[in-house]
Amino acid sequence: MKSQKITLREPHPRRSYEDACGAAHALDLVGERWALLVMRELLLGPKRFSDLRADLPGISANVLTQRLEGLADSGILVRRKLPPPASVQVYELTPWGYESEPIFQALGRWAARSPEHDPSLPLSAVSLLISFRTMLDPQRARGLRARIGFRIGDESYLARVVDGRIDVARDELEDADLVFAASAPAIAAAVYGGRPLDALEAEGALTVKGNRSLAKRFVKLFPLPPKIAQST
Amino acid sequence: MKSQKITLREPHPRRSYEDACGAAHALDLVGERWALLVMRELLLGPKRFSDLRADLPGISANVLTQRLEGLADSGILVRRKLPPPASVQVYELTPWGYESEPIFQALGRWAARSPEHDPSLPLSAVSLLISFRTMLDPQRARGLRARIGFRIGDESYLARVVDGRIDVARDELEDADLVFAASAPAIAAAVYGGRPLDALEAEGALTVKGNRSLAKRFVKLFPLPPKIAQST
DNA sequence: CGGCATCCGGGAAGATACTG
DNA sequence: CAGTATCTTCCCGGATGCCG
Repeated sequence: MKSQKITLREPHPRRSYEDACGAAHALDLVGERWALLVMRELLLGPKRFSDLRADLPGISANVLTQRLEGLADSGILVRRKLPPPASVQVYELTPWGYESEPIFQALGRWAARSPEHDPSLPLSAVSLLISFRTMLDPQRARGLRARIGFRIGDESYLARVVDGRIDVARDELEDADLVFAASAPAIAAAVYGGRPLDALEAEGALTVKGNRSLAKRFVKLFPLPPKIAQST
Repeated sequence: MKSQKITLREPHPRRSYEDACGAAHALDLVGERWALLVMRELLLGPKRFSDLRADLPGISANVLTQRLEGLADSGILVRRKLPPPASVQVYELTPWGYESEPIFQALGRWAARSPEHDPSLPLSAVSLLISFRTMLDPQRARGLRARIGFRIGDESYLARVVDGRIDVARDELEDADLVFAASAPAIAAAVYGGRPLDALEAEGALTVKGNRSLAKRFVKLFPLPPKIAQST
C-alpha cells in the first residue's frame, strides 16, 4: 500500500474582516486585487477567459483563474457554456453581479477628482461605455434623442440617449444615427481629453460615420468633475 | 572614508493598474487591504491612531501606519495636531476624502444582499451611524421630524431625521427627543436584526431614554434589501 | 502611552513555461 | 484556447523594541 498524498481541496477559509458593516463584507467578497476589474469587464455581457486576459493587461492567468473561481463561489458570476455550434466557455455576471454597477460609478466619480488620475492611460471598451452611463450630464442631454454606435476592435456597442438618460449595450449598429469607429482611448481623448474630432480623424485615430454635428454634441455630454485643490 | 550605506527612502512606486478607468484609479488609491475601512472610521470626524486600532479589530499597527501614510500622500486624509491643551495627533479626512461616502453606500447596499452577510458580527459605531444614512427608507420616514441620540462607549452621536432624510454627526445630546445607550451591535440587533427593544432592555444590552414610541418607530425605518435567490 | 521602525513567517500576486 | 505548474517577489500580519 503506497502512501498516497491526498490533495483534498480544502477550500481555504477566505480571509475576512469579520465586520458586520456592509461595506466590509463587500470587501470580503470583491476586495482582492483584480476582482472588481474582472467584474467591470463583464458588465456589458459575458466574455471568454482570453477576452478577459486581453482586456485586463497585467493580470496573470493564474490570478484570473482564482478570481473567477472566487467570484463564482460567491454567486457573483457563473461559468457557462454557450450552446452549439459555439460551444465555448464564457463567464457571465449573475443578476446580483450586474447590480454592482453603482459601485463602479461611485468609485469612478470619486477618483476622477484625484490629481493623479490620468485619462490618457489604456482603457477597455467596457470601461469607456460604462463611464458614459456614469458621467452623462442630464442637463446637457436634455431634449436629445439619438442612437449612437461604437465600433471598437471587432465589437460594436450601441448607446441610446433619451432625454437626459443614456443606455448602453453590446448590440448591432443597423439604425444608429452616428457611428464612431476607433480604439477606446481615442474615443476617450475626444470625450474626456477635449481633443477635437477633426484632429483625431486627421491622424487616423478615429472615424465618424453619419450625423456629424450630433457627434460634436455627443462628445460634450460628459463633463469631468473638477480636480481637487492641491495644497502642494 | 567609510563606505556608507544610504537607505534613501525610495518611495516605492506604488503598484498601479495602469488603467484610465476611474474605478481602476480609485483602486490604485484605496484598493489595498484596510484602506477603505480606515477611511470609513474617519467619516464622522477625526480620530487618533489608537482609536483607529481599537475600532478596526484585526489591523496591525504597522499596516495602519502604512495606510495612513499612503492615504495622506494621496490627499485623502491629513495628519493634524489638535490645539493645546489637547495637543494630540489626529487623522482627519480632507474634503475630498469625505466625498468618498457614496462608495461605502454603494458597497454596503450591494453586499447587504449577499447570502453570506452576517449582521451579527462586530460593528463599529461609525459603521452603524453611516448605515443609517445609507439604509433610511424615505417612505417610512415621511413626515417624521426628530432628534435621536446615541451613546456608544463614551462617544455620543446625534441623528436628525427631517421628512425623509437623515443627517448624522458626532455631537452632544442635549435636546434629543430620545437617546439610545448601548453598544453598536446591540443597536444593530434592534434595527437590522429585528430584536424587540424590550428584549434588549431586559437583558441589559440597551437602554432607551425619552420618547419610547419614537424609538419603536425609529428602529423600523431601515429595511434591509431582500437576499438574493440561492440556486444551491 | 502613542507612534513608528525592524525583523520574520506565511500567503497572495506576478512572471514564465508548460499541457490537454 | 483555456487554463495548470512552478518559481520568485512582494504584501500582510504578528512580535519586538525604540523613542518622544
